[in-house]
Amino acid sequence: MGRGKIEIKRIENSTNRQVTFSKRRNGILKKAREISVLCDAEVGVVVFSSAGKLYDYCSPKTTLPKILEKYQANSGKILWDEKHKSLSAEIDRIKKENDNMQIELRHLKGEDLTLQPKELIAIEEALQNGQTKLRDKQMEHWRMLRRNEKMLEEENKLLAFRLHQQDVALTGSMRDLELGYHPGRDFASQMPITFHVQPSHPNLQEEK
Amino acid sequence: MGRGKIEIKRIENSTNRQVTFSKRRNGILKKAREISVLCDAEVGVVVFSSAGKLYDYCSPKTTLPKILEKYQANSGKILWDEKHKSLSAEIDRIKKENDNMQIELRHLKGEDLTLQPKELIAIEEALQNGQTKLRDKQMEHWRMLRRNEKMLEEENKLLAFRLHQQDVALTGSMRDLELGYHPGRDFASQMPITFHVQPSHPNLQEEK
DNA sequence: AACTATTGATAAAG
DNA sequence: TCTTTATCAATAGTT
Repeated sequence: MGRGKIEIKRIENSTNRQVTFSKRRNGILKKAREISVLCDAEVGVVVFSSAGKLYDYCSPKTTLPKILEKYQANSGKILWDEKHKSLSAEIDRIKKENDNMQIELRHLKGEDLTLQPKELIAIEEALQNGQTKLRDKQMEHWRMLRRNEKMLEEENKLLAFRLHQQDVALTGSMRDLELGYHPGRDFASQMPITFHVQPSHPNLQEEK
Repeated sequence: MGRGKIEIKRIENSTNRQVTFSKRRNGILKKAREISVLCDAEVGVVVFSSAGKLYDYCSPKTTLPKILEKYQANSGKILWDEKHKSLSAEIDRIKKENDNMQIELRHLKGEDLTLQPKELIAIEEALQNGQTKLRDKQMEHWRMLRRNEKMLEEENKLLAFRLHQQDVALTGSMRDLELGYHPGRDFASQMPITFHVQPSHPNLQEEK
């Protein structure tokens, strides 16, 4: 199909080869488009020129990934070696890590029936250790609570004392008032309690 | 290129469509082969008929996976989205599982500094639980060991006793021999010890 | 499938 | 590269 027949073998003339490539590439992509429309076929074409430039075609209503997935399912060949392998390897690695932790957890929970005496001792130590640390933490909490309790108690005492004082003062005033006795008011003793109380226990911070 | 021009649109007649597919498919694959030879190009073609049958071509000296890898590198498109995604999702899932276990382990080991009192109590219970179960297991082991010990002791006593008996018998025989006294040999008392001892403590099975 | 008239693709030239 | 054009190749419709 041209001014002369040509043998199907590598075109040695570089310019010529490039021209032919360009023409035939267009031809193939057009044919691909046509068959996909005419015959309702899924078509994927990938072409690299000898210079490494990429051209491709994919029939409408699909994508190269889909076509290639179908290709893989159909041919049994595996196309995605590298990425695929590395991901699979990571999955294996994490799963192993997972299993190990699961075993350790079962050990600590005393759920493994296949343990040896030596292992039991090691695990018991780990448990003891954890418990010690936990108790330390609980003790710390407890101490804080006690500290706050004491502070509250003392504040309580102080408040009670002041209340009593005020009560006494008021009663005195009342009596004085009843008896018509007014020796100059003691304002301080009549102030509302709130003004006497200091901002208290700033350390009391119980987490929610 | 045929007895008449045709529109490029889906061929409704099924038989016709199938025939055309067959012809044009051959055409494309031939063109692909030709361009790869003539122009030294890498070509990959994948075609699925509407019936789902697969046809493909790949230029010599390469493979579809290689071409597709090159395609991906060149186009930046990711061809293996689906598989890729599902693998990535699984990795995420397992990693989450992993993290949870790691947290639980840290809790049990008393290494988490951010715990609340209520949580501490729950963990302490879990530890106590594990410890109880461990102790049960250790106790069981210990009992078994004690049992075996006792059996060994008794066996020991028996052996010592028999040895003594034999010793006495032998000494007697010797003296008899020295004194020229031979009242008929007691063969049983001269048998090697092994024949007297029963197959013992079949329950003693210490794991390796 | 095979045939063949016709269109389509393209090699070589401009 | 793009266009032209002579020629060959592909294929639509038919058998």
